[in-house]
Amino acid sequence: MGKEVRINDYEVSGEDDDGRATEWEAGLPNVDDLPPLSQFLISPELSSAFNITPEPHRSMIDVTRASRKTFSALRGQPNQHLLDKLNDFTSFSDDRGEEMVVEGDEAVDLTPEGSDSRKLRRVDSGGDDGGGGEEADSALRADDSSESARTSKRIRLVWTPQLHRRFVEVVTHLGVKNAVPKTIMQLMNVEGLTRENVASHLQKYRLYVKRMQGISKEGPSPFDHLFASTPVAKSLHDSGGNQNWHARVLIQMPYQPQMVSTAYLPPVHNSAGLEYHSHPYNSIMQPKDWSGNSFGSISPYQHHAIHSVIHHCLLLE
DNA sequence: AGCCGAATAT
DNA sequence: CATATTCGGC
Repeated sequence: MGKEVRINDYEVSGEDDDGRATEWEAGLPNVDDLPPLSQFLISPELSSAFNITPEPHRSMIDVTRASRKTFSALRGQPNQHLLDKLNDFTSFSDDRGEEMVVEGDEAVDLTPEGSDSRKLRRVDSGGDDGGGGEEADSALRADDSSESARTSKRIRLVWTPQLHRRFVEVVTHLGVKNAVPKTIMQLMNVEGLTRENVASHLQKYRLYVKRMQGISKEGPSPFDHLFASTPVAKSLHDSGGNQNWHARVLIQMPYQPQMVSTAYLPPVHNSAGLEYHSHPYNSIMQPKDWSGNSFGSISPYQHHAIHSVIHHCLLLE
């Protein structure tokens, strides 16, 4: 598996993303919420039973070192100014020359794309109000002159947990009767999000809700809580829509599923956390939460390393 | 025409 | 499987 990751096209030069970085930072888990480094994913008994080599012990030093490598790799060409800034934050030892993101047995591929990988972000100039009228950044649009824009199909949208949360918020706010794709799309106010995107997601979401209605009586699946905390169930009956939805959405999930996915990558220059994958099926078999994001099959070490990298990225803003 | 939702396609 | 696209109805 080639694990090269670069985000050159993201331009880690953060000039004009007011609020975007912090918005993302808010979505990041606290370091304390990450599984402890000492924690193993599988018990010693299991690993020996199945001939699985247990992960070597790692320290925070390892994390920092891997993080630094990753970070410089992500940046592509080193920028001395930023590097200094970074070095101010953490004292790194100097060694380089690896392309692996997180060195180790099963490196984490942050860009599932593969060889011709280019993570595409679609940005439309669609009018929006909230958040202070930022114009579409020309650097953001993929190389589409109006010609190829028609030719190339729209890129597959990935419903990140952030996006999904936003979706649920809005749907809940609207109530069942008013929750139609167009309205949802408008209220979500996510740049580049189309009505079709929402319609498709809404269809799946309704199916989920329906399916959940039936099962909720008996033994609660261990995955129930992933939804249970969302206000959905409550608003199913109130047809009028929820007046104090702010108060309601403030009630956060008591349990933050530990997941690591592209969702944790800083959406530099990507206003609302929209992410698109260039090809459809890139999933490794992993446990997933409802919005399809993998979680749980990454080692604590990788968790920490990724977290550290993101933190560094955010620091540069 | 434009939107919605179910069915179907990728 | 997740998301996109199609299609009939309104």
